[in-house]
Amino acid sequence: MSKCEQCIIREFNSLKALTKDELIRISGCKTSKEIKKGDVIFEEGDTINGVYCIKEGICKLSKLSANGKDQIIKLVVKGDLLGKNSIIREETSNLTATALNDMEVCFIPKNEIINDLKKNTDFSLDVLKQMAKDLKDSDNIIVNMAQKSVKQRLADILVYIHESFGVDDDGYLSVILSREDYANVVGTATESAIRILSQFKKEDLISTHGKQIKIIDLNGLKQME
Amino acid sequence: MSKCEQCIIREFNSLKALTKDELIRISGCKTSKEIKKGDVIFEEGDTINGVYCIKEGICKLSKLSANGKDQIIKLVVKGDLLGKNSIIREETSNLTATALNDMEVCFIPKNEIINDLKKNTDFSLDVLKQMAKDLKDSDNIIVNMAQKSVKQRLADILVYIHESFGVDDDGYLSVILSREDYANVVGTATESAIRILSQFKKEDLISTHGKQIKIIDLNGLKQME
DNA sequence: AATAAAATATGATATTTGTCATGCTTTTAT
DNA sequence: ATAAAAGCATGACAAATATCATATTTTATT
Repeated sequence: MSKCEQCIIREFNSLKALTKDELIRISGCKTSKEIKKGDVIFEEGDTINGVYCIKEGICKLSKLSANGKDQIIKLVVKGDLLGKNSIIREETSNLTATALNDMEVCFIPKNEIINDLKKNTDFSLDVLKQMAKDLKDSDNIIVNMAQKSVKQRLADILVYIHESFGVDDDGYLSVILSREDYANVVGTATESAIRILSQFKKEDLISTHGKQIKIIDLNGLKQME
Repeated sequence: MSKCEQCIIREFNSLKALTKDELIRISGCKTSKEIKKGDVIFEEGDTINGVYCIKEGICKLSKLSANGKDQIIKLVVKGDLLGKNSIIREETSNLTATALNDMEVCFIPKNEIINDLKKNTDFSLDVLKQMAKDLKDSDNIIVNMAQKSVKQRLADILVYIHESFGVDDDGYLSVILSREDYANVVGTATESAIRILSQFKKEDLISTHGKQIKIIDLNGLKQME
């Protein structure tokens, strides 16, 4: 099993603030897991007993709304520490995490994290900073949900995925979402998402091949009104 | 000037985790401020040099959107520590804070807070917990913005204000927002907010007297569809 | 390879929400 | 006290989005 103190992933998250000794201790009690595309990592209401350090793959965080739709709140990627909010709140998870492709994660027991938060101020300050950043991101999402049209929000998420996760060898977005997922990110009906993607295709902003989407006119999408 | 170590407000926020000595130190460098209704405490883009501990009054946190509307993200009340996110992020504020009624606040310089975050783990853990809770709240707001109708969101905010801030002697909501503010909370056009409030009035869910709103049928508002 | 199931696509229509116009009421300033 | 400004209210209409129906394509299963 790989060792935390040698793992490069930690540079992407708050674990980088831990000392070598602390990392060795965590290395000793962590467990590696492989998660298959489509698998649910944890569900709304689950008690989470640790955090998942994501080494590879992407998952969605979603929440069931009163009308039965599964709103996607966030895409979580390599380097993120999944589940830390529930751990810190000492409550069950308010979100469901589902793998969007095959993932490789390390599970670190809750007590280890809490222990380090109490003992290592560099670590807790870094977590604090990360959460403050997440809150700012949430503010922006709220404003966009409230003020932008579905078309703009859909253009936004395409640009976001393009810029954050890149494209494969053929130029297609490397994160593949179903049309329903796109609808659940922007908060609209699946048919509306499909319709608008078709429109984008007609306007030569994107091209598609099955579920795969290629962005043709990035600036056009950015300037969507 | 009042002393932090004797101030009861700190029980409402993370400052309760500070030691007596730390509170005395903060007491020595804080400044009390009176803020008039309508005054802007800080604006989007401002550098904030400390946090505001709110002793009395309510303010709104808003963010200007691309279409020129001022989306209200949150109402901030007695006990809240305003500005801590910007301080922690070490960036300028992403939000504008505007007093909704006359306020009394204590301004605590940034360095004092940062110092305590580094030295006192009880304090930093409590701040962490508060921010994790804020993030959960944001998740809920995002889901509601995405999935609920304007009518439902407007009913929600009325219920929220009723339950969080209570009513005056005549039964009117003690927080008074303009119709435009209501529109900017739920993310709709001012006319739409006015129209829906009129409709609520016709359906005997609320009654109004100028800007004042009285909730008549709380359950009716809660069950809005 | 054939079939069933799921996902995508699109039309028709209903509902929700936004925009513009206009009048009324309350508040503010002189 | 009065004029001006701001805020509230409502109608008419336009635009955006949801819903329901149905066809087609893609993916999964046997």
